[in-house]
Amino acid sequence: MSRIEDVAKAAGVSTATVSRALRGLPKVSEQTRAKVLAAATELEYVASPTASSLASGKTHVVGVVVPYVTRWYFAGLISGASEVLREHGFHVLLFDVGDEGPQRALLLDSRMLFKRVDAVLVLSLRLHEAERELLCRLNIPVVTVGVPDPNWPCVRIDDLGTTQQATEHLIGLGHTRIGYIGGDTVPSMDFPTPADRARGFRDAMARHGLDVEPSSVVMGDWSPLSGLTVGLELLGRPDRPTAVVAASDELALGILAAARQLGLRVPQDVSVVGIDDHEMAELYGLTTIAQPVVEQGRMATRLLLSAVAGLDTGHDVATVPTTLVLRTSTAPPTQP
Amino acid sequence: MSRIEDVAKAAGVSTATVSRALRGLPKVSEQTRAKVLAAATELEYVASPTASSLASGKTHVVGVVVPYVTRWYFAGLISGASEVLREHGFHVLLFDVGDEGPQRALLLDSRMLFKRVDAVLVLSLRLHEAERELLCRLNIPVVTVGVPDPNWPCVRIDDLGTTQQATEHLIGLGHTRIGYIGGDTVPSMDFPTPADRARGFRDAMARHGLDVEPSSVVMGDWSPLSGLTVGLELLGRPDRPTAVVAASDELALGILAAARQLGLRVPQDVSVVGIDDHEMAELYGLTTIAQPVVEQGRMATRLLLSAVAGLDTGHDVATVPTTLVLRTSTAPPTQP
DNA sequence: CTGAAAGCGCTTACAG
DNA sequence: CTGAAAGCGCTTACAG
Repeated sequence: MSRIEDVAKAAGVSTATVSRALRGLPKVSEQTRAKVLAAATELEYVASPTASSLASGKTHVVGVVVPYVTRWYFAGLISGASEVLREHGFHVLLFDVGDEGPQRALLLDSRMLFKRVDAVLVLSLRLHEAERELLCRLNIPVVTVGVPDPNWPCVRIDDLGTTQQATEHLIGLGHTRIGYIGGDTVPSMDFPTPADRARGFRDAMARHGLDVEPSSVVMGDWSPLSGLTVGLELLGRPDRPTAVVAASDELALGILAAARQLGLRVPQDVSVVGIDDHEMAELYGLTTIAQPVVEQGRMATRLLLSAVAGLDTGHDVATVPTTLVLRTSTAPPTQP
Repeated sequence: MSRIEDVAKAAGVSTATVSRALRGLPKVSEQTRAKVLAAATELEYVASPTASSLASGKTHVVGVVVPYVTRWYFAGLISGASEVLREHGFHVLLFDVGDEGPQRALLLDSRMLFKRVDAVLVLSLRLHEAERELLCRLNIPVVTVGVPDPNWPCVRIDDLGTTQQATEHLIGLGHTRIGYIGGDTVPSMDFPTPADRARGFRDAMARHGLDVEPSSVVMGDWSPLSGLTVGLELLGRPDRPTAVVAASDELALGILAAARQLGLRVPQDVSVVGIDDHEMAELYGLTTIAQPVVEQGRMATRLLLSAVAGLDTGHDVATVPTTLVLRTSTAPPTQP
């Protein structure tokens, strides 16, 4: 492949001029620019990204760090981020690091990111303290999604609000015995989403003077199958609740399956409401609190690119709104 | 951050020796290596990836090109590929290019990949002729998944075999009026999966002397929602089939939803079999032909890395086996 | 086993 | 508006 010097010779100018002309920098005469473009096209010249990165210090690559690519939420975030990055001529270096605790320490180490990316997008990942320090010392823009961090801006939804809204929807329909299926078997301080959603449920119940029976709050691991398991447990009891709030649609779909297995009709025998508006929610008529996942990926990326461009983006938390989507899985209780 | 020269000075050796020692190259005395390692650790030295790429011509980055990250199948492939690449010290540059026809031409252009990656993984993407040429001219290893290409090795399943196997399962149960829901509204020669799967169904029917009524073969777009739509159409008729083969589990889940809406019991009134073994298949008791998606991502990546290492991997198509997973969505027809 | 030096292919002040 | 030259930070024959 041809190098910048070949183009310079062909156009009869210096390599500096070729560099300026091809990047659209000002202070190049139209005539010269045309000559250079013609030569570059003729020679099928493409600048070597490694060489220009070394010289300029810019890679035009953004690191995108996720715990899983296979979960609906993360795939949506990646999709939104990738779209905006591509529009702006940036590339995506994907780090699918897993969510394992200590053993991940080595995965996100300095050699992975150092000098390799211009900025980092951290998608709903509970960072270890060492990782947080590392990211700080990289001294490049960082934006997080889902999990606020004092060091950087964050885009997220109001987790507390989602389950509040879901719970109040059920209360508004007349339910009083309401169960909750959460998404974390091992509550941890550094990943607030599960705790926040659980608290949203309890807050709403308390505000309306309703009791929460300890046995009607159960925990899964966010997957549909665990929703089935804990759903069977919760709905299999004689004193089962008349309605259930699930911390995610994937859990809620598991609960719908559990209801079906137990011969319970939805919504006549039990109402179910989820969080997310997953692709499958519409299929199963699941009432849910919709969150704009792809759009959160886009927003975070726009913020990140502003920071790359030198703008001060602060450390604010941007909270995007969620909306109640009414379908057929919720209705007033039949025996009030 | 410190440069190689700082380490060289601190260790009292040349930069060439630092480079060799740190990369574990032979012909460095243990004593020297120890000195260098100590100095590097002390200075927290990390080699600049751009500088070493420019000097060596190797980036240790692999381009992973997909049409979508949000579909189950692609997320699984990415996950498997990413895992193997990380184990071998390679990075993932993700290209989420979309599946739009002509307008994608510009997306996968030479500047995206040229000198940026050591190899490319093409995940179930119908390449345009221009893209194919471009990839060839890059002169780096390429492996495809799902769609065979004469230029490169491919990892895939036997698409024909999946629907054959699914159809023969239904025939074995005694069904004779069997419908088919395919995954492509616009059949195209360059993406053989939809056509192969449809043919597998027809072949199996023909082999057993069974008729395929034209009206019992309908097409969706792979999504669960389109499965619902065409499922309502297919199962809503008085002469509906007693069993349905779906080209994917996502379509099959839509059909299950259609059956439910129509008040049909599964499997008593209609049997349904899918392809994939999607996460949700187990939840809904869907009988299916399982394909190992993550493993296909891993296999293709191992093949790619062999080629990067200089081994001749040929242009073979590796076909990985699929297996029938029996659940509760299929049974003998009630009125034979 | 080790070092001096060229080279990878750009970009960027600096000078004009 | 344009060019000569230094520099980005490594790796790699080559020589010893």
